[in-house]
Amino acid sequence: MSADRSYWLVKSEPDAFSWDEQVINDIEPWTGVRNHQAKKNLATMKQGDLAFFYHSNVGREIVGIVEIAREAYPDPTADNGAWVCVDMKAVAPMPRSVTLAEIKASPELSELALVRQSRLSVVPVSADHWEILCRMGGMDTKE
DNA sequence: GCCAACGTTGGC
DNA sequence: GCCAACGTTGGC
Repeated sequence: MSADRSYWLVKSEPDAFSWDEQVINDIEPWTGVRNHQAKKNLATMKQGDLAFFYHSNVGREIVGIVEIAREAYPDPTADNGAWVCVDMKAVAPMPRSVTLAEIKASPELSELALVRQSRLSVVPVSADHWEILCRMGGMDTKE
């Protein structure tokens, strides 16, 4: 893990946009965020940052890892240019998906923003938590 | 500026 | 389908 990289978690309802679609499209604009806190997180993302791809509602699990391919720019799906999106590139699927139930059962992940602010669709993940979650998913964090 | 009403998200 | 959390809206 490089020291100057930030980590995130983004949520998508698989009915709307799934990991499989992300893989097929390879690079996909992450649009439709209409929450100020989430927007702030999007705007903070740097090219090369990594994010967990989480399926909300259906599945409720981390299924893959994406990389920020393009930093924040005006969301074309917003009518007034007030919102931003980034481009996400598929990196790798999780060898084992990490479920919300597992995350909630882990005391060391109790501070995770995913747990604490369950309604926020774009949340930061600390480097420590990133490594724990990668390990839970059977992912080699050395890359 | 306060707060009730209402809408949305997302877990259960 | 229900409900908790939380954001937004609008009356006052």
